Amino acid sequence: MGTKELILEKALKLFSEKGIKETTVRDIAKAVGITEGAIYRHFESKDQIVYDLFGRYSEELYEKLEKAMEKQTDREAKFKEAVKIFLEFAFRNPDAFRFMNIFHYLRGKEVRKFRKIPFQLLRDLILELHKEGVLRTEPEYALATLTGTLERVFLYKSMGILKGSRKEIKERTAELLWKALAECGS
Amino acid sequence: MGTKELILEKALKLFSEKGIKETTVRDIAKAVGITEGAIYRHFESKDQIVYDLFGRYSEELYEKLEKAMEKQTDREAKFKEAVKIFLEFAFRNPDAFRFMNIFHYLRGKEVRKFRKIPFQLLRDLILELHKEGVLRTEPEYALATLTGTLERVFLYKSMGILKGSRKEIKERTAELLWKALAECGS
Amino acid sequence: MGTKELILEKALKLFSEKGIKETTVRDIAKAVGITEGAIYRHFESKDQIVYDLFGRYSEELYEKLEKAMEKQTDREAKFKEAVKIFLEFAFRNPDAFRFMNIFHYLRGKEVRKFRKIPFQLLRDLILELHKEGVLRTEPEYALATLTGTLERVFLYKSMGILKGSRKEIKERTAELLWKALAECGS
Amino acid sequence: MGTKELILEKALKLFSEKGIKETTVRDIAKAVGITEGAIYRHFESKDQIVYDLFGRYSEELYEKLEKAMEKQTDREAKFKEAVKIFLEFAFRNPDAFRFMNIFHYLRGKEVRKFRKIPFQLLRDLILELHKEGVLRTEPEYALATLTGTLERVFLYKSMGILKGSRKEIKERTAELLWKALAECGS
DNA sequence: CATGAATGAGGTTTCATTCAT
DNA sequence: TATGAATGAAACCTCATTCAT
Repeated sequence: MGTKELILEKALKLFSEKGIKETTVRDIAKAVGITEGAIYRHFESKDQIVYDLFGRYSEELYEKLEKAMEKQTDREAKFKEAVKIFLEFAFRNPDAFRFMNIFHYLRGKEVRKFRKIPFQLLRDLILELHKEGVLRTEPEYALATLTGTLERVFLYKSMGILKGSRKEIKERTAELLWKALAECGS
Repeated sequence: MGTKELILEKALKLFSEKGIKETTVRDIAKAVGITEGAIYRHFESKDQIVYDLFGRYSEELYEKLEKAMEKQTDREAKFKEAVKIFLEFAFRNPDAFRFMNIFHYLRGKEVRKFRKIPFQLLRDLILELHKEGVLRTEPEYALATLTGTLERVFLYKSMGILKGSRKEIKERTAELLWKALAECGS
Repeated sequence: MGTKELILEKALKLFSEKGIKETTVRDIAKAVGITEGAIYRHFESKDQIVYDLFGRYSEELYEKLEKAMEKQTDREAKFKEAVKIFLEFAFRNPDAFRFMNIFHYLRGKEVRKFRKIPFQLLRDLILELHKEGVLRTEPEYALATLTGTLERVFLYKSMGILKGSRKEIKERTAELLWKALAECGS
Repeated sequence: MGTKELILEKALKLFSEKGIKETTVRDIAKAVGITEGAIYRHFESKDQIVYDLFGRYSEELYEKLEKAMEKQTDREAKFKEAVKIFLEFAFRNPDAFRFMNIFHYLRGKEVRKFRKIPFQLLRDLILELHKEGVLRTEPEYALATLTGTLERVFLYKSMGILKGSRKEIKERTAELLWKALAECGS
């Protein structure tokens, strides 16, 4: 792996563990095994690393969700597939997922600078399902339940509160959310 | 209001807007209208302000939840009351609620130092309802949906995504979660 | 005891234990049982406390030495009496003695502002004895041995290295120094 | 000379002239010709500079004394050599010697953290000579006279009170102390 | 006389960034 | 590309002193 990739990888891990401001350029350099100055051969600034990471993983999740949803024609399958893809990404890239949440939390306003925000896709999905009458819960509430539950499922899994294989968790969560929002909606 | 209370108030606002590390003691002092040194007559350190705030609001929400739940004997009423009290607190103290989330996110390990963590009460409630057979969804998933939805409902309300009066939102959320977790559980 | 005296007493203790710069006005106020501001009712500044203390104890020792030496006509008795008075003062006022040494060490140049420096008397004594042929050691060396030994005897006594009653120590030290400098001098 | 050595050298000078607390990191940086921040690339903290200096010079004097004393078999020569080595060190490293005294005075409790304290060697020497009957003065008093005189001889020399070449002073002091403690002891 | 909040200067330390090598 | 010393701004904190009460 190139040094640049290594920097991104180590920075991501540190950002997700300690926070962005709490991670110094020196921390990153030490984790990579180079010195501080060398970081600046690859990135203009610390913030550039942050932006690169956020943009890269946002886009990756966005495209995975987009691709997966395109394949499905059935509404239920589409919804459940979105949930699974989302959790699959979080389980596979826990540091990235945590980092993205931190970025959203503390620097939410800067999110606008990016295109391909996964949240947009989930919102569109919910709106679409609602328009088609499949999802009778108001879309704003549905969105809150969907995104909130997804984030917490990831969190509780990484904290060891939620047991079970990834597959089981993904399927159970998809099932639960579908029931809650579509079948049970009022 | 005393200077100490003013410091806590302004610090809370800044922490919730910019993050903890991102807020300097000077920022707080300026917001209060005093100099940095004066802060230290009231608090030993910046961290002490953070701890005071987290402890204070954790406890407040904890006790409100506890008191409200004690009053209810009916399972459904108890659950819904918990949801409403929780959201009521978040709506009334948006800075505190945001701040508590930030603290949990970035300094989760330090949460152990505190007693009276609202999360504990919600977990106990879920476990109790589950034991009594009211809540057929597995408790870990139910907890994820409950806490995740609550946080997002607050977030979307403060972002303007969720419209409606506080009362409407609280009741709708309570209804929705009860349906999702109790009536609809599988 | 008046507040002013109490301030001097507590300040002396703290200065001798921790050093002058290392002792804060707040430390002193706390030890006295008043607040910082009150100190300034009695002293213009922290430095004024330092000066008062140095002046006061310098003068006290100076006058004790002077008075005692005036009484003696015999050379040997005069020398030994000086040693004993000196040690007696140090044993009775260990904080003052330590403080004076610290002041000499770190702010030696300011000593010139004071009259009645005990060191002057010891030097005069040595010079006088030397002029009279009693003390054949060169006066500069004799002075070094005299003052150095006195300081160390005090130090080792307060550290518990030197055992024995004050009386024994005073007499033994006087004897030893007289032998070393007068009888044994070369 | 490397920056690290330069920092140690300038810090030593300032510490010995003004005291440790009285010397700021900025003072040191200015003396070296760099900025404050640069100090911290070489030392973790100001205190680390203090410890490095004390450890370094303690050890140096310790080892010089040890080596010199090992060579001598004759009791008198051994004692006198110790005196001379000690003064030689003080004359050659006046800043270090003053600094070590200040450290002992104000932070004596921290001395325990160091091994190879020259004082230990002098104490052992005195005890040994006493056990062998060469030194009839009680060892505690002998130690007081020895260490006190050495310190004062250095002090008076640097103040210009004691005239003469280093060699003369060293020999005279060794002679004087030997007479006082060994030949003259009672 | 005393309080204690506040000031303001200055202390130690941190850190993103630059730059000569 | 990389090093690592250095900068400079700014962070947190301390403390002698002042002042309204």
